[in-house]
Amino acid sequence: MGPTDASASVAAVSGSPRTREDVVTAASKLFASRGFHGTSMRDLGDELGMLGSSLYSHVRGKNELLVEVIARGTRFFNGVVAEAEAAGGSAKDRLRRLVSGHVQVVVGHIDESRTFLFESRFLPAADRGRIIEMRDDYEAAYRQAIRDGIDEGSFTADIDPATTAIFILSILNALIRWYRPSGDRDADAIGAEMWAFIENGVVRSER
Amino acid sequence: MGPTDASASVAAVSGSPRTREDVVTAASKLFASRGFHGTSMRDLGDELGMLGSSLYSHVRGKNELLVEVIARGTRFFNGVVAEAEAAGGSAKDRLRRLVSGHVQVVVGHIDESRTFLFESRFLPAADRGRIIEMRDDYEAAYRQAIRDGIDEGSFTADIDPATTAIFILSILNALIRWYRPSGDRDADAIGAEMWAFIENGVVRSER
DNA sequence: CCTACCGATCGGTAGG
DNA sequence: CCTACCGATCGGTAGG
Repeated sequence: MGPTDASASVAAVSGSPRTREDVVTAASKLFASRGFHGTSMRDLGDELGMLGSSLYSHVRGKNELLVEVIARGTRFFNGVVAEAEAAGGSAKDRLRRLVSGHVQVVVGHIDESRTFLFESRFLPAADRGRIIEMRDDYEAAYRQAIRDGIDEGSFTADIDPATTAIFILSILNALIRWYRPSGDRDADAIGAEMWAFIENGVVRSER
Repeated sequence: MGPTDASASVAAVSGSPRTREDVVTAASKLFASRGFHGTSMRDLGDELGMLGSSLYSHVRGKNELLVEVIARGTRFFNGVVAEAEAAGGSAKDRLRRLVSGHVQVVVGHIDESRTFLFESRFLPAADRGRIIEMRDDYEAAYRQAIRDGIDEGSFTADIDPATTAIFILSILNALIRWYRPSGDRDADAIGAEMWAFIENGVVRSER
């Protein structure tokens, strides 16, 4: 066992010092795969080629790392809403942009997305409120797009915007469970399949 | 602090001895709310009004409890598939039964459902394969119902059964995230809303 | 980023 | 189901 040990991570054999960013990235990877409570500071140190105790020169504690990883996730998802709203166009276009943007975030930042969705409940009480609020806002963007779509006549009036938003986000959030980078479909293809289902369901009697 | 402490669980003040069943039920509750790695044997003992070490007269270890809780979950979900297939009728009816049955399991057994979906990845390696296989079979029942529905002409031919099965199960599985027993909709109402969305999506141009 | 620790808590056992 | 433990591991700190 030593610096050339084959089981060591790539980071462990590279000589350059780690940054706070590196630590957060490694944390997002381990929190995503083993869970927050299933990851020890020593595990995290191993991943970075250092001791668990050395991490405390980069971060104040384990909880801070969880907050940081999840904050990253929220920034990505908030960015999608901002872009979709800035793009203008019809409510239908906006909803389609929300969907494809969400897929792109998950595909591009799978570890942060997984941690955000699976580990937020372990956030320190002081930070949990902020995250829940953000998630509510995110859902509200979907509700609004659906409401506007009904007003514009492109969506049927006999759906409930709140419930429909939950269903659409259910499909989107589940992507963190089944997405595999080795799969044959890219983000655009996945987004298109989701959109077809969201628009028409399984019956698709006509368009 | 003592046997009349208001913070103690009801179980703690009842004098009758606990059964293995009681232990598994308490485990499903704590695993669901705090996660497997976030629950200690002492936490579990508190919940049942006994010491953590006393649990070992009921179960061999913490892992065994996780296996047991998840096995319960699989029995419930497998039961839905068996009933839907036994009921006969059209593929559309079968799929509708799968959906409403799944909702009923989640609403009726929320802790087992949550543990099954969130904590299965922490199963001992020896049991994980069995559970993954079961989940594949479950998904296969959906795929088959969709395929049959296309053959029977009630579902459009331009959907992919595998992908559509994932989308439908995404909506169903997300229920463990947003369902609250205090909500105003019962299992039937939730199942009906889901079914409407699955059938027609947001456009619902005609029926 | 390491050395050398700390008190607390973990899953679990022996013996009753 | 309790008493009385065990070794291992946890998050974290002081000092360099």
